[in-house]
Amino acid sequence: MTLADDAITWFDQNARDLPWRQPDTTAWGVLVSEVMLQQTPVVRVEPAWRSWMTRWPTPADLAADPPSEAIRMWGRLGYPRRAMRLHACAVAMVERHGGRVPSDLEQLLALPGVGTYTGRAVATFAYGQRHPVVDTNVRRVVSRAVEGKPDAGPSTTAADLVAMAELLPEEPARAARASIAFMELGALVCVARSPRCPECPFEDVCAWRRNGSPALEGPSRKPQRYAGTDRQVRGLLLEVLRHATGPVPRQRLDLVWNDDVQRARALAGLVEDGLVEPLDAEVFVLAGDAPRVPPQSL
DNA sequence: TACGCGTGGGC
DNA sequence: TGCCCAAGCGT
Repeated sequence: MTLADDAITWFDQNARDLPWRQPDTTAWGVLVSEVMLQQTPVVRVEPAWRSWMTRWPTPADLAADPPSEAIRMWGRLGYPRRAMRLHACAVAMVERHGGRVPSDLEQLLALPGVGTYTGRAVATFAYGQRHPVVDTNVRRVVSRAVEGKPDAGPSTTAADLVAMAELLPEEPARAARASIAFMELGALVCVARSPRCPECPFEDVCAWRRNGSPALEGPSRKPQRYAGTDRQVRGLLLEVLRHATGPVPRQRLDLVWNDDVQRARALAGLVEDGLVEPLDAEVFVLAGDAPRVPPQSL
């Protein structure tokens, strides 16, 4: 039995029943779930995904609405640039692919917001192709079970893709199952802190365990601060704009943060990123929310 | 490669 | 409102 076999057997008995794993889920549904899951936990994604798919069942449905609606529907999932990119992605799919999610990996990777992980995940989970799909969970599982190290590097490398590719079964459908099984194992059992090794199908063969489960030596990664950062200020500004029904005067935005310099920088950043549009120097809206100027009638 | 980018929950 | 972590991406 290979690691992939053991992982699949475990997955068959322990997989969570997530809506985007239902067999009738469209490629668009898979793509939306993958983008929402970028850095956001499953429990928060689940209701958001259901609402999103009900409102926009196809890429063309989303592309027909302004980005502001996507940003609002995104709610508090975090990193709202993802909502912008998902909207831009829908527009690109309408323009380039007839409103369909492409199955070709190169075409997927060319879409806004679709990177190494997401492109491979869609090609694999929506279209059943055989690609290594490597996320933070897979990196940690492979790092421990195969390489005997307590944790993986901070981002996916070409070497990570090769390492995972070597573990995949030949048959594409089974390779896809192996990838989702490794991910689930990393999410539920081989977790970052306090892994549940007694529940792990790799317990007897795990190289990290055989090494005595050594702890990480140096400081793992830089702690990500939030309080007092531009990120926090951007979040506060955007929250006001999300809930606004009309144009928002600068005065109202001034209330969310008292450091003028930082607040101005954060707002400029939101404009720069295309999340916010200035109607003039003193009035702002979410991107795409600018009042439509009716055609001049004579 | 390293950094910036939201938000919330577990401990 | 401390620290760490969560199915990354774009620059």
